[in-house]
Amino acid sequence: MKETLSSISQRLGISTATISRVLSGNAKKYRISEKTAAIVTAEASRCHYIPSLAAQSLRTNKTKTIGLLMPKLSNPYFADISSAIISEANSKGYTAIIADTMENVEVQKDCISALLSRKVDGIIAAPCGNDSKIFKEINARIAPVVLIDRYFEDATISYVTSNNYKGAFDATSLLINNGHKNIVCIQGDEASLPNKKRVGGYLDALSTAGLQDNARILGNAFSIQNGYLETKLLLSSSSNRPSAIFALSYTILLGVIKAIKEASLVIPDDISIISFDDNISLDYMTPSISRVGQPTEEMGQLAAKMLFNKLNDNDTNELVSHIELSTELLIRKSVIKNNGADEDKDKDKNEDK
Amino acid sequence: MKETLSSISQRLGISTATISRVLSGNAKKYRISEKTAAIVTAEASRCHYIPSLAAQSLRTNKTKTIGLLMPKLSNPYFADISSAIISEANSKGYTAIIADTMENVEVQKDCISALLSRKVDGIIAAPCGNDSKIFKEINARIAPVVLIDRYFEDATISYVTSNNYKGAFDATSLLINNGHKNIVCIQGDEASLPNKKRVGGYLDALSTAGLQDNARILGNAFSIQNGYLETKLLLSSSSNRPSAIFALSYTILLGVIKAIKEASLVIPDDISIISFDDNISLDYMTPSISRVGQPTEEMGQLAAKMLFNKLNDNDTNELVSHIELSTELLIRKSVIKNNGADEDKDKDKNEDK
DNA sequence: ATATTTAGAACAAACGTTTGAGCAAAAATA
DNA sequence: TATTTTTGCTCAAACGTTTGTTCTAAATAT
Repeated sequence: MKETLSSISQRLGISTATISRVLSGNAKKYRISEKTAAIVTAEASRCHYIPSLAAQSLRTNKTKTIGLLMPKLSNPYFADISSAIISEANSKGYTAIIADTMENVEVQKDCISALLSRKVDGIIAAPCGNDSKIFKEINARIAPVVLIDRYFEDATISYVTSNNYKGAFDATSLLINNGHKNIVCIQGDEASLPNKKRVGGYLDALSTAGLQDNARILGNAFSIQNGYLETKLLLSSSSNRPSAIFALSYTILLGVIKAIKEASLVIPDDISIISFDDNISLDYMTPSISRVGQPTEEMGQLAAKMLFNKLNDNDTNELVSHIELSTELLIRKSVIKNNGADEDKDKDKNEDK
Repeated sequence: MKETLSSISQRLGISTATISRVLSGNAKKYRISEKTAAIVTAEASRCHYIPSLAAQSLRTNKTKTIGLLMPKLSNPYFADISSAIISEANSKGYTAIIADTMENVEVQKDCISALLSRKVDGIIAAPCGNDSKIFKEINARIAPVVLIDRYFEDATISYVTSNNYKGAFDATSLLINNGHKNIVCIQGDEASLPNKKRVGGYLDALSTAGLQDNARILGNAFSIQNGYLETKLLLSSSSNRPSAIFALSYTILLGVIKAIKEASLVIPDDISIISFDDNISLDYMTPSISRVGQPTEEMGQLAAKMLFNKLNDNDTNELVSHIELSTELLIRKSVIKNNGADEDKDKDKNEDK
């Protein structure tokens, strides 16, 4: 029933060594005659031989498996990325095992142990927390690591991310070009690098327009809750209501929308909104939400390709690449011209001083 | 550097057999003295021994791995289910490898081969297509299979699904109780069992209210496109415009919303809407969308538990269980009382005849 | 004709576990 | 005391590959 090298070997009268070499494509390298090779391949496919991965792994110390460390698979952003990575891996004969850290550093540790005990050949991770040590350690001594979305600034680990800075710059600029001067930014996890970059883009866009004094950055988590509470708070003080809000993630945006609705304000008439992250549902909201889209599919594919490069090129194994993919500004209906509220702005400005 | 049974064996002067038995928790079963057991466990944890999964698999023919066959990981519904399964698996010491069939029967075949060549201990699948043969075959002769969401009606393979019939019945009843008599149902893949059940619930709810003659079932795919086109078509003929639409999935719903917006109609004033599938974004639409939620997390957990039961209980290995979990009617703002359009209804009815 | 190279393949040793069988010493029984 | 049972462990064979070494026959060179 179960075909192995030796079952074929017996039937054919050819040694397992020869069969193994033929089947792994090393026929000429070991000068196996074309005739023998042909016989072997024919028989192998005839009896549907499937090599035992366990035996191969045991012998070669390679598992043809990559580990995927994701913070939250139920987050569509990471689901999309994962999906792309998995496809790319499968097409290269690798399989991916996913670990969901649930944005918890402790869980992340367990997940890493699990992946390592599985002897994965490499890891693609969107790390949570700021401790780069484990990842550097793994990358240097155990298995190559590629970071995705989130990364560490010291240049030892490869990563692929999107141009968070420019994305945020563009989004803010869109608001500014529509006459908005009082733009609040609701951020996510302050410690995460993508968040820092986005905040940087927001600030620089304001500065470029001479509006640096108007910068207001609120919040501290990539969650609906955070978006909701900060907006609620923001709108409760009638003194300095912004004309536009920039939500730094899809989840934050949802919270913002909820709070705005509860305040009986209308987007975009009363307040303009723009967000980071693309999500199909944003096109179906009323109004549809302008946003900065990240190329999740490309990011996933690229991360996988980078990892496979590392796995194959033993010579250039110390190549570290840092790639930033462009974001895309998706203009919908949630941003409109700021209609003559400039007086308010100036008044606000004066009040600030 | 790398610890193995024999490295420990040498250091301790205890045979690998004994160490193996202690570490796999079979100490008493093989009458290993408590003293020896203590020494072994202490040393194992001291040197951070990690068993080689490859060697274990090779020897035992078990991989401690389950395969997850999903139609589309980028669909939040399946992402949620997958997430739950993965967590449950990890907590039991298993890892999951995901294969994304992209709703394509051919791809599904390849994915199955891939999973089998990985020698997964079991498979949890949301199959696409209607061919139950492969799954029965696998379940009977290779590895236990548990189906999730989609299933086959002949009783040989275990499955867990939600009560699609009752969910649809409830949703339709909500519309009826709000005075709606002209309710259109836009369905997904006609061949899929969940879809059939939902349609059944819709029809029976109408019948119960004596409205069976008003039944209208349109469409044929779980896609935005399908929801959009069918609604577009539906609204273009002004003659028999429904007062409510029941979308049989989240994707269909998005299409419906788009078409309604383009027709300059307002939900729920002009038309009431209800949908199958829960998705957080539905709470943030204007208006928020009433819907039938499925307990994705429970479904995933349960499927995993069912599979592990099969993997462990060798005696009752022929236990097949079919579980239906309750759906939840989430009432929001997209359904309102049908205000006196009864004349229209009756008129429509007459026109129909 | 002898010595050397080459082609083509087989041998056998790992890789790290698990597990049935076996064996000596200690304990219990007769 | 002699026999049986129990206790506590070791032996060694598998599991299915890969791969360095070796071997034989044929081909080439001297």
